[in-house]
Parts: sequence; structure tokens; C-alpha cells
Amino acid sequence: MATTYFFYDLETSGLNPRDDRIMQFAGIRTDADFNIIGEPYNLLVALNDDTLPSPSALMVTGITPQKTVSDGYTESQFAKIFIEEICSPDTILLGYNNIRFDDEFIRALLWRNFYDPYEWSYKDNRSRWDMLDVVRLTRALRPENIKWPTVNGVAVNKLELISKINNLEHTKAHDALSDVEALIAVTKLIAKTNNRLFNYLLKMRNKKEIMNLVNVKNPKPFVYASGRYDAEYNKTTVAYPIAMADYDNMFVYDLRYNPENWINKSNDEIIEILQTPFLERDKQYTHIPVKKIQPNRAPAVAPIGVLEQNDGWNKIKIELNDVENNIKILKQNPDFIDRIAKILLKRPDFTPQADAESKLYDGFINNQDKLRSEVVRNLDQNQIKQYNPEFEDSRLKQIYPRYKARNYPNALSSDERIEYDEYRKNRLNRQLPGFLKDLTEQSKITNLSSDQKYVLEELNLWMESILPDSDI
DNA sequence: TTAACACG
Repeated sequence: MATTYFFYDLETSGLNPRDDRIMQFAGIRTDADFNIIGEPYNLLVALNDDTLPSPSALMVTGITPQKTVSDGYTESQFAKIFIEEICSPDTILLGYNNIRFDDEFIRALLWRNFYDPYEWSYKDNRSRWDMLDVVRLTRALRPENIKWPTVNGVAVNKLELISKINNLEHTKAHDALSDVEALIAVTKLIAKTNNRLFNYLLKMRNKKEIMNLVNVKNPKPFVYASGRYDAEYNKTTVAYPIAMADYDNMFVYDLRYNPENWINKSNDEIIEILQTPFLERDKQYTHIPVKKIQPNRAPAVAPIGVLEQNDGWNKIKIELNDVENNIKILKQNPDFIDRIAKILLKRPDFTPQADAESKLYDGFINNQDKLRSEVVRNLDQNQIKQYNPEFEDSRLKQIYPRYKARNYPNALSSDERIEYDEYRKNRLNRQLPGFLKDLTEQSKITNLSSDQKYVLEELNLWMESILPDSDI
């Protein structure tokens, strides 16, 4: 089958992919030339009664929980549509900041509903891409022929600002389908005006392609656009792979900066710099110019040859001499690289997720449990009453009764009902303080629109309707 | 084959 793009966007109940939920999904399929194929998708997903959404998030989207319940699909119905219709073979799924945001919500939703969280984005010649980093690198290297927005003199890459300044159709920002239409328009504009860079980055969405260009065994300087780099230089620099990080990830050094600023610092000093909280960093603070690159997240990278054309070196304000000199210093100080890598690798001690529904990254599901998951997905109301799958993975054992309660509440035994209510009570009590604080703050905003006031009223009613009686 | 968050 021919390759198609599927552009998509979500509106969610908050910012945390494992605690918050998808409330709206919109997407449009196009052919390789961005001609629309078929009808757009624009659907709501019913918020479950175990979730208090973030009021400030809903003030942006305008979607109420009640609306998703009355007009939306259940999560499992949506998962089926997503997997069976949207993720057809040979589809490139893409959005705007989707790799760090929307895709994570998709994974978490599939995980809760007994679908594989990853196959949708790699199997059957499917892949994923993200226009945000494409926009960043285009702006840095080939900005001609496109207008670029700034806010207070700072370069910003918000989708609605890019579409507006270029007179592209964008009827309503933060409406999912409207954002998708704007994204397609921006994508077409970049593909048309910068075809070579666009097609190069399209090819580079593949993890193996990235690892050919960026690797520690044969390190070469490369151009790299990332949200972590300064807006002043259009989020783009020349970086250099210095050490392996976790998995296939690598630490890369930002060659804009001379390593001599840090090589004589002790481990304790380096640790202190790395651990200084953002708010405590003063004017003197100089962050260590090392970051992790993740090849499976379609980072926007290119060989430094691209800087030879169109005045590239000047555009990102770096000189070849400095690049060569800084590489030389790095090579002369291998122990500096070792120390930085060791310190950075030691850092991520995340507190473990408490709940199985948040534990999708604790490990892959084995093939037997995948088959059991498939059986679960195909159970109907009557079958699920009797069925008790013998999952080997303890996470799936814990998720199963939730799945049952949400999708087939009438199939619950009285014990299962009690268990689900207990889970619901705990989760809601955890969410309640933050919810109330946010709700109070939002209510104090003076110039609320009537739509926003309506959202806040509905949020109050939602809270009252789902909180267990004893807590009202 | 697929993964790793919790900003800076």
C-alpha cells in the first residue's frame, strides 16, 4: 500500500500522560503530497468516573467531562478505532510535539485497554514523526520564504502563531481538528519551500538513520535542533556525541561552548551545577552543555555540511574554528567526559509508579500475555462476567478489574464493585486537593468568558457527581 | 521489536 500521513492532535484532561486522560482526538489522513484522504476524525473520549481533570487544562480546551460522557466513545471503543482504522499499514503518524506529549497519552490509553502500547507506531511499516523539531531546524537553517513569529523579541514556535503570521487557515487554536488543519498547512509550507531539508528529516525519523549519523564510536559534529537549546540561536547548535547514556541514547556536547569552562571543576561542583533547581539559578549560573539525545524520538539532526549553504554558520552563530577547537579540547580530556557521563547516568532515581496502570515502562508484555490480552479485548458483556484471565504479568492482573468496571459495569460482582469503588476513592482523594486549588484559582480570574464560566460550573458538578458521598 | 517519565 502507498504511504500515507496521519496528522493528529489530542485535547487532554491535563499534562501528565499516565494520570490524565484523552478527552478529544482529531486527525486527518493525507497522501504523500498532503492531499486529504477520506473524512477527518473528530471524536470525544468519555472521561471515566475515576478522574478529576485539571481545571486550567479544560479552560484552554473548553471541553467538559459531561460532554465527553454524553457524546464520546469509551476508552476501549476509541482504542479499537485508533488501532483498526487509523493505524493502517504504511501510515506515518505525526503531530506537533506529539512524540513528547500526545504519543505518550496514546501509549498509556492502549496500555489500560489491553492493546500493545508500541505496535501502532512501528509494525506493518508504520512510523511516527513530529513536526515541532522539523519547524525548529527549518527556522534555524532555511527560514527564507516563511514568516516566523516572535513574542517580546523571543523566537517562539507555537503552531497558532506560525499559521497566523503566514496567513494559513486556523479557525480556532486549541480545537483539535482546527489545530490538525493548521498543522497540515504548516507542513505543506515547509515541504514546498524546503523540499530537500524536509525529505532529509523525513528519512531521519528512523532510529537507525539517527544512529548512523550520531554515534559514540565514530563521533562527528552534527547540527541539532532541540527544545533544550536557546531560542536565541533558534534552538539549534552543533553537537558532538561524547558518551553512551541509557539504552540507545547518547550524551552529546554543545560545541557552542568551550569545555575549558568546566574541565577543572570537581565532581561535587559539577553535581551542584546539575542539581541547582531552575528557580535558584542566578545570572552567574552556567549550565553544563551536555544533553541526552534519544534516537527513537525523531530528533532533528543533520550533517554539518548543511551549514555550508545559505550562510548556515552565521545563522546559528557558530564558527567552524570554535567547533574544531572545542572538539580538540574534549578529545584531550577524556576523563572530563567520563566524569560527566557517570554523574548524569547516576541521576534518574524516579520514585516508582504506585499503580499498575502507570507502569507501562516497567517492562514488555510476553507473548502469552499478549494472547490473553487479545482474548480480553474480544470479550462481550456476558463473557466478561465469567472470565478470569491467568495473566503472568502482575500489572495486567491489576488492570483487568478496572477495565471490567469501566467498560462493563453491569458485569461486576458485588466484591468487584467494592474493590473498584475503593480504588476510585483513593485516586480521587489524591487528585482532589490539586483540583480544588486549581479550580479556585481559575474562578478568581476576572475577565472569564461565558464559555469559561460554564466549564467551571460543569467542573463543580462533575466533582460532586463522582466523589463518593462521604467526601462531599 | 517495542520503553523509560517526573522541565528548565
